[in-house]
Amino acid sequence: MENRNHYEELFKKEFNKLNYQQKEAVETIENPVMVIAGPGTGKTQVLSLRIAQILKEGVCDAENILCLTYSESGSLAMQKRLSKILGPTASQVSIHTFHSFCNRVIYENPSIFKIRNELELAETIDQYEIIEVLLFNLDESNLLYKHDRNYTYDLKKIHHLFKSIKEEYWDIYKINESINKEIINLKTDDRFIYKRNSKEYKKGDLKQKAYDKEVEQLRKTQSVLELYPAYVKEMKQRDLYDFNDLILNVISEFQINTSLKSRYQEKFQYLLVDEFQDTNGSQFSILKLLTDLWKEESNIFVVGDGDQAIYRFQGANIANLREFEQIFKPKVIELRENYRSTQSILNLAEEFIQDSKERFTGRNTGALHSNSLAEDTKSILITYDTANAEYSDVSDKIELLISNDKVDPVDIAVLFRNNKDAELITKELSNRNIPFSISKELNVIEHPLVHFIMKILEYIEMEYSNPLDNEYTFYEILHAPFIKISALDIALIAFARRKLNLSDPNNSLRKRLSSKEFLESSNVSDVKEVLEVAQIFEILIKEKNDHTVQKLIENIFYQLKVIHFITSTDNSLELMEVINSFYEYVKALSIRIDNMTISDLVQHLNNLKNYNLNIPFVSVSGTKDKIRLSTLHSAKGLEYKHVFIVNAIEKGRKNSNSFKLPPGYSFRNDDTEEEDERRLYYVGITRAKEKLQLSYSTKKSNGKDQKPIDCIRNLENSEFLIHKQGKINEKQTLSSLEIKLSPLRKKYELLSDDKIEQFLETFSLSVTSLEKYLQCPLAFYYEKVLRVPGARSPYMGFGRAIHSALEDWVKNSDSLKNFDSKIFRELIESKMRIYRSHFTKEQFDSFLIKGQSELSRFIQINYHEWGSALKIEPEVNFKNQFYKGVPLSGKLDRIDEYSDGIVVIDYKTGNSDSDSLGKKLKAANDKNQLGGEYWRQMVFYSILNETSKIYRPWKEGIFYFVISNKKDEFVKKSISITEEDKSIVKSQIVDTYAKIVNKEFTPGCQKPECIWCSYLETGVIRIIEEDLEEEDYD
DNA sequence: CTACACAAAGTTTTT
DNA sequence: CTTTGTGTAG
Repeated sequence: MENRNHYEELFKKEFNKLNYQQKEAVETIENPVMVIAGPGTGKTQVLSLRIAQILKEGVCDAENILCLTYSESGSLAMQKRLSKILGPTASQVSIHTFHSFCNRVIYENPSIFKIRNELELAETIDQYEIIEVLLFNLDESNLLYKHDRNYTYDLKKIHHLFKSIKEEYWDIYKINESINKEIINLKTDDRFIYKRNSKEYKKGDLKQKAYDKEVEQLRKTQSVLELYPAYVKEMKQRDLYDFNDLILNVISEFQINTSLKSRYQEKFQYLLVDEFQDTNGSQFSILKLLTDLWKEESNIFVVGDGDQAIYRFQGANIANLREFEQIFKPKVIELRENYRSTQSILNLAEEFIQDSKERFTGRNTGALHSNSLAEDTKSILITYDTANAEYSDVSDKIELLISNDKVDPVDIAVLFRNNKDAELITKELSNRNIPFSISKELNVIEHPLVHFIMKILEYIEMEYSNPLDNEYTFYEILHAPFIKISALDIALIAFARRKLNLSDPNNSLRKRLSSKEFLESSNVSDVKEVLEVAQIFEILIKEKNDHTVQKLIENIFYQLKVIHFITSTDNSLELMEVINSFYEYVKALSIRIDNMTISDLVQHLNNLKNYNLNIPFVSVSGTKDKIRLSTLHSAKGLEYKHVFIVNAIEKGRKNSNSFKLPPGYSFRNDDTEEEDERRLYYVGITRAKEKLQLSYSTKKSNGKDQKPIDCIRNLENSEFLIHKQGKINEKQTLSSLEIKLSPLRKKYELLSDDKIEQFLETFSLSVTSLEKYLQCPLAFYYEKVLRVPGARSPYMGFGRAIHSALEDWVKNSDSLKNFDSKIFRELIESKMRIYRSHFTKEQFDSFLIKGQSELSRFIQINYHEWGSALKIEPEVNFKNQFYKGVPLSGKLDRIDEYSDGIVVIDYKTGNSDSDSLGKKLKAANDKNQLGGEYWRQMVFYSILNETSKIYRPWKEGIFYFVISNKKDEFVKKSISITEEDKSIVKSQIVDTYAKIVNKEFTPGCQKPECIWCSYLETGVIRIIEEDLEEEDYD
């Protein structure tokens, strides 16, 4: 009883604090009510007090009240607030998200919803995997078919389309029909009709090319739609459901099963809905179904604010607010008293939103009225040159707030549009030792520590099934920060191996690392450490099958002293959280996958990576004493004294991630982006209680200009915003350089001069080494000087097999007289078998088919022409050539001799459709002083021919693309070479060789995509494919 | 107006 | 890799 009185007192006290409109909302418990609640107007308080009021009046019990929220966090916040006011009774009130409510309905009625087995929530990765299998099984004639089986890009688009089909309740057969109609309609569409005469065409003619392209796009969509039924079937087969299924299933059951619906209608007599503006169509349908018994007399209470509708992209619609008004004729109450922000902030927010065309604000407009007692200062907009300057300056300001103004870090938030913006800020904050908490999904899978653990797992698995054949992975692993072999020792090992026959298993990295003699003769400084590491890996591989995956990971942690390493670093807490996130993810996964093996895990993790999905970062240290980093979206509902909104720039508005749909169908939020953006920043601004700073930078990282978001540009003359120009001082530039040095990076040291001189003794410049050095000197150092093992790719295996097959075929003198397709096909197959390890099974099959059919056609088209050559010589090796003292070498695919000179032929096995082809073939000019790489290759060959004088003079250089392009042509490019071309490349040769002799390898090219340059920055090494051409080292 | 070459971009979030 | 926007020449 005492307790009860306590809560009654509490209610009275809280109720008395409310303003007139709030009280009205709390007290109106019968019939539909719609509360328009702007930001900071106390809606959660109103919702909870209203529930208390319903119970106080005794019209029903706590279990007859259903409170629906949009998000889990909203539901949690609601629960907390309610317990405060109601005490234990609060737990009897049903507080659900729409999804958990539907889940409850399904599980309360297993027989009705025909739940066979325990259903499991489909993660995005499950859906991707299902779609990928469907794509793998495609017929060669399907428009979506790709012979390299790389469907990464299509996967996303297909997933997006399938999701929309469910969200929008689309009928795939109807879409299909619309496409058929559209294809006919397009023939008379203005867009595809010539509007005037020209040489080639007449006014009124069909633009065939453009039309065909459009039709192909629509047909592709049809091919995707064809996969949909199989997708749905496979989801059922695996007992998987997705979030849309939850709601859709309940809707369709409520529609046909009146008695089921009635049971819930009777149970829940009082409905309350929070964040109503964020409900989507199907969620609203649930509400309509639950209330269709009483309609305008329903006790339904919704709280929403059209200006804060930011989930449009996933189906939420402001129209729901209007429709609610029409259907339920509710009493509308507007809350316009704001208890959070200063008036300046509210005025600014209003300026942001006032130009919105589509607003639902109820009767009143204008800024909310502030009740804040805080000092009212104007908000600031700062423009910086670069994002680095911006984040650095914002971090400085935060540091000052905490140290000088003694602001509690939890009162500070940095808000941004995209999660990836967070990464740069976290680096700046880490540098200043400012602790932060982040909303979620810092990409743990890309974190260096996780990367290395994944690589180790992958290596153990591969080495177990395919021993001594996974060099490059092992080489990468040695660079892990927790492995105490110095970077110099690794380089010495690589250098000592470069002259060995690497295809001999006895020379494999794994074997050599266990050999004391080898290590000592390589001048390795810490032989003992290397032997120890090698020994640990031997045991891990040997015992692979003796442990569960979890135990194996623990063993890796323990044996390689990962935890010990982490605790020795400055940011050990963050690193522990990263490792813990990974470990927790694996644990959860092992529950989902029965008897999970390492190969299951490795495959799963690689899929995550390939699909660009994340392992969520789980923080265990809480948010205490930390500033908050959050996306604008997830900042909703929260408030901070100091808010920094950064990187407020206009986004590139490309959506290449959707298939073309016929008229009448469109992906959500296609045409309302500007409005959505406005509301999003409105939400951001209204998070601030006292001080707000907006900022953006005018230049992208690549130096190109960028503009701020639209609504900022409209605020040029706002009286509520002070414009400032951010300056870069020297300290800031310095710190933006510092962030590039990760603590996880091993100390970097170049090989000693005598080693490099040793390298130069046998080095001769080939076109690939020249190219490599010009691309990136650091890459040259690693790939050519150290010769680190390269990764394999199917493209490389295919290229080598094809080159080798063509060589053999040309060698046979009968070949050119008579083309025997059967023998040729067999030749290709036998060559591909040699490079078997470059392919997965599926890849091997489709590359083989592709290679056989394309090459046969290629040869049939060309071999007559080749017949007129006096002599054809494949695989010509130029050795011991010199130009101005530079040793040159080269391996040419083929030289055809004619009476008037030689034709040098180079086969290309890659795609000739590529955009960059033209650039690669282009000679050097003022704009591009280097010139294209294919151009340089041919010029280099002509220089070799000139210095060697073995063959007749140069006549022509030809690139043959042996795979047909989209237009089904085999592209053939002839390069004409001038004396000027030769002199340019000659000077490139001399310059480059001089730089190599001078040991100029650092700093590399500094391009962000360069693996070696980024290795120096981050300590993570990710080896990609080897060069196509293998060089001689004898 | 049309064709072609070239560069840029690939969300945001929740369940 | 694919789509889309921009720039340029005809």
